[in-house]
Amino acid sequence: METFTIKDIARELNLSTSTVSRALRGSYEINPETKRLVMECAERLNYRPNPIALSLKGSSSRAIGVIVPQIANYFFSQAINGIEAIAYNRGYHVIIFQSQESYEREMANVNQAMSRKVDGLLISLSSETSDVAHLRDVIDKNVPVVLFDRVSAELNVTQVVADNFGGAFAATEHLILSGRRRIAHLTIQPWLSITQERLAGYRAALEKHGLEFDENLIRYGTFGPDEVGPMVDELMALDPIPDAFFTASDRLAVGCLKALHQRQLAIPEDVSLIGFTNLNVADLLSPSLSTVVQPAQEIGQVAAERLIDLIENKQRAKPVDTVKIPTELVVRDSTNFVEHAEPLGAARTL
Amino acid sequence: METFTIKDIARELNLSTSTVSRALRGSYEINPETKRLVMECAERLNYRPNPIALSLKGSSSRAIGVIVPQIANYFFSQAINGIEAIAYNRGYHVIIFQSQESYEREMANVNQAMSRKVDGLLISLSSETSDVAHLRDVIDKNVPVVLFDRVSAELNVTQVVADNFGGAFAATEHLILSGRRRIAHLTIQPWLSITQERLAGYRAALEKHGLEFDENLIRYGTFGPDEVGPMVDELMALDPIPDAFFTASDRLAVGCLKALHQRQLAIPEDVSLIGFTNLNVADLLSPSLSTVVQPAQEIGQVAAERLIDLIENKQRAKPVDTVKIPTELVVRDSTNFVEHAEPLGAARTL
DNA sequence: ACGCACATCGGCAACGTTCCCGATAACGTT
DNA sequence: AACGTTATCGGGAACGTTGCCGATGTGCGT
Repeated sequence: METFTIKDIARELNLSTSTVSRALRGSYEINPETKRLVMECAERLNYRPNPIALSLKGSSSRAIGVIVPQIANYFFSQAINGIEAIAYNRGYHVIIFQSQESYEREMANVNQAMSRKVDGLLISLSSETSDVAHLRDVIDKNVPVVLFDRVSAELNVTQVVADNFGGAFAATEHLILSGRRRIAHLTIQPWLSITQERLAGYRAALEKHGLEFDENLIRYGTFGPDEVGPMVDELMALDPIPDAFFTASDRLAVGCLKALHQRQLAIPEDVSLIGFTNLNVADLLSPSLSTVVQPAQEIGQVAAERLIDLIENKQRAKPVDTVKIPTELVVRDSTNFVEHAEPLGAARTL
Repeated sequence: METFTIKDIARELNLSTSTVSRALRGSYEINPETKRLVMECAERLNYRPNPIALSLKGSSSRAIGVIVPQIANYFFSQAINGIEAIAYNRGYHVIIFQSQESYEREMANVNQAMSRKVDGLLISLSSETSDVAHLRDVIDKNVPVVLFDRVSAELNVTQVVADNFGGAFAATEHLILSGRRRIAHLTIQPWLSITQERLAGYRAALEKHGLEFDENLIRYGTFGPDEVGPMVDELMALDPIPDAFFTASDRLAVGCLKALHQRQLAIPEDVSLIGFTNLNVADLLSPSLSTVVQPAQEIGQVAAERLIDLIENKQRAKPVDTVKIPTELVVRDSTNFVEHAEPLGAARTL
């Protein structure tokens, strides 16, 4: 099972490497008979073009770079799954980088991906990233880039996101319709696109139902360990206290659920809880967790498809735009609907 | 931010590329002064060696291939996380392949990894794989290979696994000590190493406590969708019926929990449930799930470390062996300990 | 018969890097 | 003074592939 090169074929058939090369890629200026011989010989030797040499030549490397903040994260691992599936079908390999939520590492990752001559870049920004100059460099070099999930409005490239506004609006409205009035929102860094969109959806739902927006009910996480407990404590010390939590990520939803359990707060009797997540065990949690489902895998697939379209068809691929993948509200026990919503402060019974 | 080559430095300093190359890698036969000039110029131009050219030259590609059955799987995504962390620290990139539990795709992945000239291969076998000739080819080519989790005794290479026997033994014994006598074992394909080891641990615990091994209580899954429900139905139709379930994977544990819920079986009153998993939400499930915890991330780290040791130090790296990472039994509500174990067949109350 | 177009193929350079070898000078040895 | 050493560097090939240009041969028109 050794590896044969174009030279071996040339030697075997007493041809030049050029001829073999052109025969292999079906050039018109090669005798059909010669072409047949070459093809057959290549088949016989199980010839496979050397992707490294092709990359060096400057053509395509048939690899795409994927940069995510964390692999061990329900959302990203499923997104990568979608990416890999599409890439495999279209003959590309996936080189994975983790930014670990660090701006420094993200820049390093971008440079490494470039020096590996990836044909395109799929990236979800780290939570530290506010300046996107490093990506602008890549785009200027004419390397296709598609952002997904954690995107940036400053870049004029295709972006693929969940319908964050719509999902947040639906979640918030659901809480309101089930009688909640003081809805806390636990989210992540405020400068991220997804944070802003979800916050906007949350505000819009409040406004629609005539509820006041209270900045005190918003808490911004920082991806640190065990940060959710203190946030919950702060919120529950408010007056009046919140009667619902809307969390913006997998990590926060799980952390919040754990923190509420530890503090002996009953869900949904004391507080409702709804997450913006991608957990496939949400219905098995205690209580089963209402969620806005993000189609992580589909986001990955769409992003990969758009990227490869750009790579293979730079001229007439679909125009740059922002693709919004719909989210879905799934109501479970953590936000049990209360038949007759009671006024704030009244005792709630179930 | 364009990319400079060794030639640019040579032209800049009126030197030959050879001299620059050797200066850069600190050859002794270069004038220290010249060396300084080259270094400084490289620094100034932000020179980065081209990994593609290095790969073509035949030296190292500083990339390792990772082949897993599925990325979107708690165990593997965490293992990959560990792998990537180590690889990054030691200056390697990770190219990921999914075999999708298919033998065909696994072989294709191996070939692709080879043609990408990875410096080493980390692989967890697909559930379809029984023949490992494709890996033997790789090993014969002197490319370092390390197996993890799903390993094969037929290959004389370093393997990194969880302590499957010990974990299964502990889980089974825990069930026995909490009064269970008819313990069903839901596991995966029987020819996989992890299946056999866990089954052996299960049997050993039964034997130690004088319980009979009953083949009827064992069910082998096939990674199909919704396969757990029928398995549970079959098991619960046995006479006498099982009073406990021990599952061998994340997927089976979650599927089993779901199936038991749907069938209105109370956990742990009707049946106990313990999983061999990597779920970090196990304590939030309903009921909280007792598990044997597999240190997925650590397995990935150790495997990556051993592989890179082999790559960089083929002669005197640690000898080939099988590294067993300890597992940990975590008891939660799904296997509540019953104070006075009652004889088989008697009514159980809680 | 001459030239010309066409068909078919080979030679060479190039991508960025390393390595083997040879070249040049300065210096010391006998 | 002739030669060998040593220090320092350049030239060229090689890794596998493609693309440009040129070479060769064949057949045709005039």
